[in-house]
Amino acid sequence: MPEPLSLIDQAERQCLARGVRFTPIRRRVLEMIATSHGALKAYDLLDQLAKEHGAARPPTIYRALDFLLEQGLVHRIESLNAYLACHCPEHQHGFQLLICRGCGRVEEMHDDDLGTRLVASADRHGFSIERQTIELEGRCQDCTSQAAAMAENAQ
Amino acid sequence: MPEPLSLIDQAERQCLARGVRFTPIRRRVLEMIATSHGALKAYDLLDQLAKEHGAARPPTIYRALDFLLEQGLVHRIESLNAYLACHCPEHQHGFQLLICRGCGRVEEMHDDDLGTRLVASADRHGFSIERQTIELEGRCQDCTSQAAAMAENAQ
DNA sequence: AAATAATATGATATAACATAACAATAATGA
DNA sequence: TCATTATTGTTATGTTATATCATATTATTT
Ligand SMILES: [Zn+2]
Ligand SMILES: [Zn+2]
Ligand SMILES: [Zn+2]
Ligand SMILES: [Zn+2]
Repeated sequence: MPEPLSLIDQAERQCLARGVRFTPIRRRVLEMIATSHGALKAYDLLDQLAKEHGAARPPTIYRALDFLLEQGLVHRIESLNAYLACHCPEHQHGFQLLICRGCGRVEEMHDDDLGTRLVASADRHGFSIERQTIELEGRCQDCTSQAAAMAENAQ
Repeated sequence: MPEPLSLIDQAERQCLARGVRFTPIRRRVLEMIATSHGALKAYDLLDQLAKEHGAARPPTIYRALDFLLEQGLVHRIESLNAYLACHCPEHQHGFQLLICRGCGRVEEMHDDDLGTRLVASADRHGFSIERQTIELEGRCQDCTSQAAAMAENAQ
């Protein structure tokens, strides 16, 4: 799976272009989030990082996360207090997160039409929207079919 | 403003109908959330409650909140770790929250079409959605016009 | 009514998540 | 080089939420 590597390279290029510093700690934290299959929590990241870097403390992780969030390289999942690498940070985007209850997988969805509608709908209520948090919890295809198979066997 | 009172009466009737107990603590916590203008945090509720009820501790509040959330009488705002009274708990609903950065006001919106579209969109990604968290942060009408007036005066 | 079971609350402790504040170090620019 | 800025180290603390077991209240059964 070459994707995590290219994601880091992309992040590096992006930071260079913006004149911000992609330091070893920031790089390493992004790598950890990117190579994990689901979302990661701050203190899990801390535990991992501390193994390689004894000086790591909560501020170490939260500063790295703040940086990565600001640069759009990582998204925060509010309903899980967890963090997910963005796989298309190069364009600004509104996004929706699909969270599986079964396996913990989190997928990033981009339905721009949806975002537009939300903004329009809020506008009718007098609100001008600057940030959207959209998190949809349910079951992914695998977990849905697995549940169906279990039900069948139980008969 | 007679609304908070009727909201409590409505909650009482609903609990009676469902055979669940609307105890004094639960009632009081709902009252506090309902009469507050914006959203309230758990530990603010705790401070308030402790003034009238010395035995109140974190579990006291979190148990009451869990109950009220289960009954749909209160909504949790994930992006603020705060709680908001529902003004139409009688019908099951998906909802969207509009959060003002200026004044902290939170409004509940019900765009059912939006909810339907979200579900359809997620379905195309193989996800079946059971819960939606939609929180839109921006500025309410008052705060937007206030900001505009300030800018005008600054010239 | 008394016994039993189910719910709810009290009480203590601790887990999980996040930031404040200041010192030390490293990178950058004049 | 020297000053400036950005980053990291370090300690402490603030904030949000849950686990656990004891006690009390309410509902149900006998
Ligand atoms: Zn993204
Ligand atoms: Zn799944
Ligand atoms: Zn509601
Ligand atoms: Zn406002």
